[in-house]
Amino acid sequence: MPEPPPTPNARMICKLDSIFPLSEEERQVLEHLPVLVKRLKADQEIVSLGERPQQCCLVLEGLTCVYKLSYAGRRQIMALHVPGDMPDLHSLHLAVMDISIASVSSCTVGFIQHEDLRRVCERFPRLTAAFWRETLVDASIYREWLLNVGQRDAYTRLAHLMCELYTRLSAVGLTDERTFELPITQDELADTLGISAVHVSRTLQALRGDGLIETARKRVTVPSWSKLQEAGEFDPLYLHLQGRHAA
Amino acid sequence: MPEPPPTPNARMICKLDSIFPLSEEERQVLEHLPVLVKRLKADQEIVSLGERPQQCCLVLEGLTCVYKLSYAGRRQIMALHVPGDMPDLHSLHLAVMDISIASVSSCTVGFIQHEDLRRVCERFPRLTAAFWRETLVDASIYREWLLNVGQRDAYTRLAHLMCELYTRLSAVGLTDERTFELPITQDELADTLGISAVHVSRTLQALRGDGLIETARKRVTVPSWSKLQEAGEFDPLYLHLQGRHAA
DNA sequence: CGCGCAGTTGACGTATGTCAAGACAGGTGG
DNA sequence: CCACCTGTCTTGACATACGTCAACTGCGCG
Repeated sequence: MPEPPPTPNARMICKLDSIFPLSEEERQVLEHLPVLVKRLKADQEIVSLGERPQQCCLVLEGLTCVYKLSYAGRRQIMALHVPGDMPDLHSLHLAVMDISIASVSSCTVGFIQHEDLRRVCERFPRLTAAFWRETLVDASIYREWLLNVGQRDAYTRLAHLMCELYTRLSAVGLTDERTFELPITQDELADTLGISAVHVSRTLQALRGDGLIETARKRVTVPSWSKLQEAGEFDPLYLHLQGRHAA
Repeated sequence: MPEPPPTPNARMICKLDSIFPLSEEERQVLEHLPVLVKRLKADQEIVSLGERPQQCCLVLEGLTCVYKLSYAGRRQIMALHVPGDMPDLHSLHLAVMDISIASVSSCTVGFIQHEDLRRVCERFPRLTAAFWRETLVDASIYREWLLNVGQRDAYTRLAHLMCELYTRLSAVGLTDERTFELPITQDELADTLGISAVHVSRTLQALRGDGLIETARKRVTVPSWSKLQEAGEFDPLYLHLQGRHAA
């Protein structure tokens, strides 16, 4: 649905608006929020555990991840964020970061000051609700990932993740027919799914062998959506892509 | 810190207040929110996947869980809630339930109408922030559980859960020196940790054998907090029990 | 053209799952 | 107060999905 963004904030506004229709005034206010745009290479830290940021991050291009390390040094990626997402919106009300955020691919991100966000939320309570809702959808995704990691085998888990990414990228207009860019390594997929990189490799081969996905240099194509969806036990309900009043 | 609650809402108010100091007026308003109190036996469904509730649930006594089923019928418990928690606060902004909620032990819960909550949030924007914050802490716990289930072995995972429950119960005054009630079966622990019930049994024995916990009829005692904490790689940061301005 | 990272492959190890039988305990009825 | 009964927990034998290690391949980038 959305066009390439003319201003940095457009991505965010478009996403908010799609499920929570904004008034012209609200849209204007958001449009004029000051944003500091930054380009990043792959694997750069954006915010770190323990910090007390004064700003929120907004993904404009590329892929970012939220992660944490166990004491044994194993990394769990607990979220992947696509353009339009705000990976650390929660820092608005949680003083200290309990996670780290990094770029996965090279990407461009924007930073919006907490005080600016707070100001617009005060003036427009509906925007508070819209941002709050965004953090609730994030939480819903964490829940689904817990189900994924806790109860599904590697094959189903990977299929599920592919379905989710396809769906979320689709929602922001970043899929092309039946394919999408997935600028991520198998190592990162492993940390996301809680399995080893070797096993990711084998599992991807299994999915390819079963004709559920095709991969060619960081690009995934889905020959049959319904088959992949079934293999991944994917029900998009938890993404809450319909607004409050939709079926 | 809190005394046994004189009114149903006291638990919630006390919890909100402890990290987000409320004014007398705000406290009064919350105090007078109408609550429908219900007693439940163990294993009763409170809200179900797919529903569109018009109210939020507030745990007053006992333990409740948030869960989801995989297509294979395996259950993942993605959250446990103790008195003072509101397991489905997110339903305020997410129309349809993406999870189910059930009692774990026999317990008593309160129900507060969405419209009542929305009304107080409108009149007292600071309360909006306080409730929003609650949902953000829930999300933070989901993240930690993802790390737990995705990267830690069963032994560490269980120790971690024990640490978390001890800490959270402590925060609402429900621990007694070094012990706490844990009215949960090993089956439910298994579904929480993403391991089998048999393995929970063995892992509990290992923890007991190492002197990290003692168990006697649904009551857990922690002989050495620092040892258990180390075994569970537990850092309470993610629980955000300090307010915005604490160290 | 070659360097280096990402991906692949095979052999082998292990944490955890499954099944099924048995022990225990807490609540209920006589 | 005892006896039973059901749900919970325990135990052992065995199965398996996935991890680890290490060598090899291949592709994209300079």
